[in-house]
Amino acid sequence: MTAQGSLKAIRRDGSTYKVENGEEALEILRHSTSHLMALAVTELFPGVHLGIGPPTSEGFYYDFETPHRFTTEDLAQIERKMEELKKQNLRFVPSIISKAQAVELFRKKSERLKVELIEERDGQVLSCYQLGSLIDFCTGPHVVSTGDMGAFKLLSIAGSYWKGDEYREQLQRIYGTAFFTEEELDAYVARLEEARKRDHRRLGKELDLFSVQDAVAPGLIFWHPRGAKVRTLIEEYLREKLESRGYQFVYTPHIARNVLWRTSGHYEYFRDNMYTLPVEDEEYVLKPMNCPGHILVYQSAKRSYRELPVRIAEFGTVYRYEKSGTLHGMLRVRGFTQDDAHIFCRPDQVLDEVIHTLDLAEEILQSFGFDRFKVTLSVGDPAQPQDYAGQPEDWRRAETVLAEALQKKGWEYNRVEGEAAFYGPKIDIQLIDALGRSWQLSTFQFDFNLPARFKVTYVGSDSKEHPVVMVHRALLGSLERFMGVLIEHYGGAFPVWLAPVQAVVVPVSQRHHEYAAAVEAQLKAQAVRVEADLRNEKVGYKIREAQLQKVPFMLVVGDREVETQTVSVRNRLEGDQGNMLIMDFAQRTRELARSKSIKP
RNA sequence: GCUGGCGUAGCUCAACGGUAGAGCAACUGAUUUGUAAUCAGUAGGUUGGGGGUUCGAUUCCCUUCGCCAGCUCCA
Repeated sequence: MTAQGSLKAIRRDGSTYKVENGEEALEILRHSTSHLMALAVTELFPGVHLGIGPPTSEGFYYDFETPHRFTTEDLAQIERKMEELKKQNLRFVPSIISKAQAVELFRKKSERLKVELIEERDGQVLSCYQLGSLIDFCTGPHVVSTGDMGAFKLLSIAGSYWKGDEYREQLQRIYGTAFFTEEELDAYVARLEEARKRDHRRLGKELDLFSVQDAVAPGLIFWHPRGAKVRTLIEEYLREKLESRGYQFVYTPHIARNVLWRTSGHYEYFRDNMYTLPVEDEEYVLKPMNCPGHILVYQSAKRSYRELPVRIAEFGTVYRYEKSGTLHGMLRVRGFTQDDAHIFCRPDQVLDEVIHTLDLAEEILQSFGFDRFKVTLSVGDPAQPQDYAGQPEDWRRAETVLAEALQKKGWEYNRVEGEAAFYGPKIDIQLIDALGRSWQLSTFQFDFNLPARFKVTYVGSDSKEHPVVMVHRALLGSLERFMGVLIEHYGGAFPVWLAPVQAVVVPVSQRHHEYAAAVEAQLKAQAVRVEADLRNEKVGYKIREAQLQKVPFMLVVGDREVETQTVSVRNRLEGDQGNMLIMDFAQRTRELARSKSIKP
């Protein structure tokens, strides 16, 4: 969403200027609204102390320190107060002050968190903005007057740690959002509502796709028959694609002696996330990753330079302990299946492998209806070389390869320092869904750690052993998370090729049941996923149910259809499509599935 | 894990500390239906678990498990 709009802003030196860039103007508007909220809160709840109150991509928040617990009733009251203050056309009054003055000022006001912030600042010249009775330590810029503000709404209350540090005090955060106009605010609220309706947890229940049995298995997914069907279709598609691209599928055990995980380093660095179990007098580990297993498969024989690259793939189910508060439907779980693969290759093959993988990721994500991506190249922090495994020159070479591959693909990307894994630089692809939200799924990562620890090599043409280059890649990430994203992207209305049920046969009355069953049998024989609805209900009832279940086609059969050996096709989007021969419908459906058409 | 909110029938939700209800779903019967809900009846609950206060607890308190909104974390 690109913001349109402009406003007049006031800098901390008191000069004013016109902000034409919509994004920038919106950010100033929201930042100013957060100050207005802070003013309202301090007036309504004397004794509240201030944390910070920045704008965010969706709105703004302000953190407060107070023994009072904010409630939703308080939000309404604060909102009313904000409206009242806004009407008073209060001006934002900036002032430049010295660090010493600032410390003095906020110490007097007992704003100890502000004092802490100020004392950390390097510069000696700081600034404040005064709005009504509220003086805030702030660089600005702000709108000139509260009268210039737009539409706003307070959204939620949450705890937050001071400076995001879980060992520091916990504050209360109030979230809100602001826009230039009421219409934009309404559209945003409508979008929140749409996202709520598409929530995969809700749709998962309504469409009977999966469940989480909270009482016995928090954070673990039970795939119901329909969800499992979708998953099977995804897996079959991927398997076929990968095998045709030279990947070899394996299965590796879910548990292994902890020595494997000591060798890999996970026991040392990933221990907090691992489940362990005693077996006789030893300890076994439930695998949190597939890499060591794939390395063992690779190392089961001496590998010649001639057979590289070796691409080992697995729909590998891993388990990781995640803190209870982080679990979220299918998107954040404790057990999940990665569409994982490890590529073992020679240094001269890496570039082709990266390009090959990016091509594959692009093709596969597009098949699922995602055509907008953001790409990130994450590299190490050059100031902290000790945090990373491998040699600096390995890192430089790897980055060059990744950047070259991206260039050859013609993709724009963000280079982010310090975001790499400790074991190697990586490319991440975030996809953007139907509601404009981004999800990080595909990843392509160099690994300088495991090959060294396991001494993974190949025999070169010189008949000597050489270290292998290992890359880890996942295209969908995990099937659980991908399924969750897919459900929300389609709002539960899967395209024909993924729909667990592609068509429902709806007989008009009981005397058409026999024909309906015959239609079902014929279509099944043609590989159409079809169910005949033979319940004692009226046509409208069954149509409604099939619509709500988001089945792509409903096939109504009565006297006319029996007579002509046809079905009356109803499309979930466009309604009644008229009659069609059974075989024609089968062929059309198969074609829609084969082409992975997004409609209907 | 932390802060706050929440946990009642398969689902969505009611019930001033005083006999736990409704709609949908399920089941039974009637109806034989032409493109988004046919009618009637029946059954369904240790109110997440455990403990406490009380004559009496879905309601108040403690504890535990889980969920939700965030925070933190997420190779």
